Amino acid sequence: MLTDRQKMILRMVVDDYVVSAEPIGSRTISKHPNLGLSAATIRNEMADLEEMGYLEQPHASAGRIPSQQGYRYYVDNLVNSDSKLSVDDFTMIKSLFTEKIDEMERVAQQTAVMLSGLTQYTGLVLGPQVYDTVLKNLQIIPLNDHSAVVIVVTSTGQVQNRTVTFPEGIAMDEVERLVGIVNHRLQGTPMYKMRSRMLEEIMHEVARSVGDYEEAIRLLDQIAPTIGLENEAKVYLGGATNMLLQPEFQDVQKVQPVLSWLEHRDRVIEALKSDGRVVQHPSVRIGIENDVKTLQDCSLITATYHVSGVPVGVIGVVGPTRMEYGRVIRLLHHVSLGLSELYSKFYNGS
Amino acid sequence: MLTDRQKMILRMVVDDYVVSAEPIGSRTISKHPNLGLSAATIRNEMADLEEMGYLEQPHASAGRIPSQQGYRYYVDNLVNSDSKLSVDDFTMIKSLFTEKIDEMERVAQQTAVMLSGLTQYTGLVLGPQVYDTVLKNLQIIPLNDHSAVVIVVTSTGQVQNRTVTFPEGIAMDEVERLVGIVNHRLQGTPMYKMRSRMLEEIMHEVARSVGDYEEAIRLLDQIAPTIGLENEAKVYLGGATNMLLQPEFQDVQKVQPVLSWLEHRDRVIEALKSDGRVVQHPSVRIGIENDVKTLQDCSLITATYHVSGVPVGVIGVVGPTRMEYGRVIRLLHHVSLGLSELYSKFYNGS
DNA sequence: AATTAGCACTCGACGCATTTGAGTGCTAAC
DNA sequence: GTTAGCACTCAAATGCGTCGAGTGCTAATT
Repeated sequence: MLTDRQKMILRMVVDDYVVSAEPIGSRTISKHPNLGLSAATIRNEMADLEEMGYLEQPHASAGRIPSQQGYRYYVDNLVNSDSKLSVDDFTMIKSLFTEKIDEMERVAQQTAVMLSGLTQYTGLVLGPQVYDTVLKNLQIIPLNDHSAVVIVVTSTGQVQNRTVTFPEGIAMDEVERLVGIVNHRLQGTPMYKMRSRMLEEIMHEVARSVGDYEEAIRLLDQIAPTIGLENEAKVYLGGATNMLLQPEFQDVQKVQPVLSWLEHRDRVIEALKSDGRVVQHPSVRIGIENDVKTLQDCSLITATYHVSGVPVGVIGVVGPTRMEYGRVIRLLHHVSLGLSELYSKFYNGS
Repeated sequence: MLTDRQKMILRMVVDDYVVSAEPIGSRTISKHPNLGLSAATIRNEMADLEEMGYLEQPHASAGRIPSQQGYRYYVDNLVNSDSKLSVDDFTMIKSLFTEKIDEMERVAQQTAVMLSGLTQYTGLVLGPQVYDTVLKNLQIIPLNDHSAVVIVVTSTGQVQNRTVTFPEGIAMDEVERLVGIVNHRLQGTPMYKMRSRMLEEIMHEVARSVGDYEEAIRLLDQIAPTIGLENEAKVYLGGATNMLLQPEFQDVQKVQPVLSWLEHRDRVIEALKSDGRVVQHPSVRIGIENDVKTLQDCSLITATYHVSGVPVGVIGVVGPTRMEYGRVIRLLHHVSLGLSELYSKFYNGS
């Protein structure tokens, strides 16, 4: 357990270090106005904090920097996450959400960009991915004799499409009849059940019209991914190159793996998805707390947003472990609320 | 005009420098087997080449590196662009185009990744954007009382969608009737004419059903962008972080602007679109030849691909001016042919 | 006239020693 | 418990000599 004075010193070290990116010496702390202590006293306290693992020294005669454990303590005990946003931050966020954007995809992209702009770190937005969506409409629009576009509309207004080529010897009007059947019988079916429902309910119809089970299955297999749970959430990045502005990433060898990691959307998605496991909200993963080895010098802060109380997506910020935790946490909190509201309004009909 | 010997020396300097990234000395060149000249002779020739502006010296007692003018001469006169691809390159390209990919969007992305993988530079793919597409089908799927999804399918199988909110007091069945009219009267209309055709042919119908011109226009305005030429081409990047592997970009201050430029899709699109102005094919823009100041230490090589002889998109590679021009040009040439074939097959019905 | 050997010269890169100064730990006094 | 004082440490900056790749020029060679 830390004394109040130690907490205060730790907080000061973190706060100072976050802006300066240079080791903090005892003199710097002692000069702080609301702390009437000499450098020597601070030195003693700092030595204790180091012994306990909250601070560390880059080398023997340097100032102290927070250890990852130090950041963790700071985040858990010294950040008051429900304090107010700065006025600038607030108006900035507000302006995004009041601006009328009718393409929902752009909202996500814009949010990522805004997060990066506000923080000078990299902004991430995952989703939205609504799990309990049901089939609203299936369309198959023939393009020519061999191919057609399959379009699936869900109850949430998500549209997915894919171009398929038909098996030989299937007549267009048969396909149309089939689409009619699907729409008739499966409208309202939850998307995650589609595959099996299609198989059991439709299969014999397909077989009858195509006259060949194997061909029917091939056709179904082509349509299925469009329909099925392949509505993998997309991830949107903003300000990936902000990483290059951070002092700790001035070495190309250091940034390269991080930027390269960000380039592979699937890995980013995975990292964001694992947000659910964490208790706090927003969730903060500092350095090695990330499963991803590449991010051991980074922190990833994430928050989920919801539609009607159900989590549908994640927003987040990646930056160096030396991060403005307090501010970023508050930002993510408010942005996630804004996004939740926006999407809820949208999905439930404005 | 350069003598044959000078050409040969220039070629050697470029070829060597491209792989080593270190200034090339006279001794290095004189050691070349099929050139029986002493270092001293080479020195004289190099001094001449420098005087003419094809070579330059980083500092007085260093070897020579090609100037941008040198690269230009190399590209214009010393590259035989129709020589063969290496076997590895060929099989690599082949494998992408034989692999069956039914999502057309993924083809573009995969191509960008492949280009970056083959070259260690950054791969770019723009498009495809087919201008003479005609309307195949318009669908409006209602989601709830106030909003619906507008879906437009073009003859090329491109699908665009957008969520719209309806003006107050418009009945769903009226909308449906309207969609019927659009499909009936405007199917086959070129997309770029849609806006005006809709206005002139449909307007009175809309007005009749909605009973109010102003509301009708608002509705139309919401639908129009989905339908109209807003099918702006998308750009796909691959291997942006490859820039960080290049020796000339080991300095973060140097790469940052370039990567940042790549992050803004609109600027990249613009740069790729201006490909059309250039005569050669593939087009090569070296350093300051780029309109974009940010790219003054980079070269951008682009090639167009076609559907039925009409250019529909651009592929390209960005890297440092020290680039394997010959190989990249050949690669782009072949990849653009492959893409053209693939898309032509697709759009014209396989 | 073209080529080449020879040589003095240039200049960045590298290694090494020196200096500097911010910051520490410890001890003794308050 | 706090603080002043002081010796100590160590990275970073600075200066200096060496090294060597590479040049330009001149004179000899073909």
